[in-house]
Amino acid sequence: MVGKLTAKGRATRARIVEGAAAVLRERGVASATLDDIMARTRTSKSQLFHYFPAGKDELLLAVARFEADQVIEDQQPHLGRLDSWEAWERWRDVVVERYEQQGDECPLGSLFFQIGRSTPGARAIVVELMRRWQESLAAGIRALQAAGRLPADLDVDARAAALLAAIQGGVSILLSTGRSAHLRVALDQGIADLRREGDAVDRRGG
Amino acid sequence: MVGKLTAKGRATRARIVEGAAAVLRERGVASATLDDIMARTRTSKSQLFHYFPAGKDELLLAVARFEADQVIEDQQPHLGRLDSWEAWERWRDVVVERYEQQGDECPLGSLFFQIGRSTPGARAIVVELMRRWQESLAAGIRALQAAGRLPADLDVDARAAALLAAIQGGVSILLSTGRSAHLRVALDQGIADLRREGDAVDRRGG
DNA sequence: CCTACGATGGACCGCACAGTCCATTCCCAG
DNA sequence: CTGGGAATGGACTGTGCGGTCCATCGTAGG
Repeated sequence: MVGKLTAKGRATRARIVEGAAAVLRERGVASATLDDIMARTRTSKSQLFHYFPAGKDELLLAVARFEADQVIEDQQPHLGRLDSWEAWERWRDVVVERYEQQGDECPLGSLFFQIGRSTPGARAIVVELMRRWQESLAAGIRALQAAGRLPADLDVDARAAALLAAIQGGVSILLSTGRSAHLRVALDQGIADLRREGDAVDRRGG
Repeated sequence: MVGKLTAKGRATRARIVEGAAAVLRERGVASATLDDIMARTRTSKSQLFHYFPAGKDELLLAVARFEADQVIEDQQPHLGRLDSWEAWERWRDVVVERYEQQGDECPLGSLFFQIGRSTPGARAIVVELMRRWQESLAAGIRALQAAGRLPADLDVDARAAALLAAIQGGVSILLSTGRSAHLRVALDQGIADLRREGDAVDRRGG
């Protein structure tokens, strides 16, 4: 479809995706129209269909990819460097702050519900996001193991999975109720559990 | 609006809500139309607007209420009687099974995104559901305290909140990926944490 | 057995919005 | 500088679908 894109074309395409993402956040996926996106991005119908020949769904998919990347990016550099308890705490703060600021908007969730399980690409994006996210958490736990702050026989994947679930649940409740208390509690408790394992190491190791 | 409903009328209204719920689950909220609901429930346009004068939004709201009640109901009688570790385990199994069976459908989540934050009633339904859910968990924890299986100084609300977040996160990931592993891990770990607190009591209490 | 009102049927309307088409302009390669 | 494809503008179309309206039927209550 888009094999030939000049520099200008690439810029326009990017402008459309980013503008569409903004519109979807503001208006909500359900009520955002192509006209809204055109107005926001100063483009015409033909441009939209030029860069996304398959129409709205293809555009939404591109926005979903954009938002998924954003999720990971917004947690950097902390998420990629969880090699001390201080780093974990900083990361926690970033996550809480990011989602408190985002408030009750969930662009990715909305997009997922809109595009639906029908499209194969949609699920792949979320699955990949979850995989990357959990893998980063697992890497952080392993880093602590390597530093001797956590026991070597810890079930890393289970811990990472539970942490990811804690975050998702907290965010989910934040979206529903507007209160971030659950996100904080869930994250705090998850990290506290980890530290407790570390304390065991400290006691054993002297 | 609906002050006067004969027995027949009430039956029809209920049939519409239940049928609409089924259609929304199958087709997805985004692509389900009033015509679909009419076909499924063997009703006419005028009936839909007779029982839901404000139109589709009002109907969706009614379905949301229905689904929210369903969520709690599906966990009974276990959720209302979490007074032993065995009861907690049984409840866990019911939750996992229920959501595994539901698969990647999330009627309530979809409805929430569709109706949106604009409507005040929508959020209230979810907030109330979360409140009831967490309160039941808290009651279960208090029952264990009363039975001497958990320490009296446990932060009941924080535990209940974290458990609720664990469930929500697990379900959320199940919806996204189709895998229930996170839900299982999160629930198991949450309950295991609780039991660990109980073990402390046992050691102290003899 | 009426009669008033609720329950039902279904034709009809209007519009919002995705998607099409062609004309025009821009810009790089040769 | 020139030809051609990419980029853009914008009018136009088709229709799906929510919502309105009125006519008819069923029935509970007197």
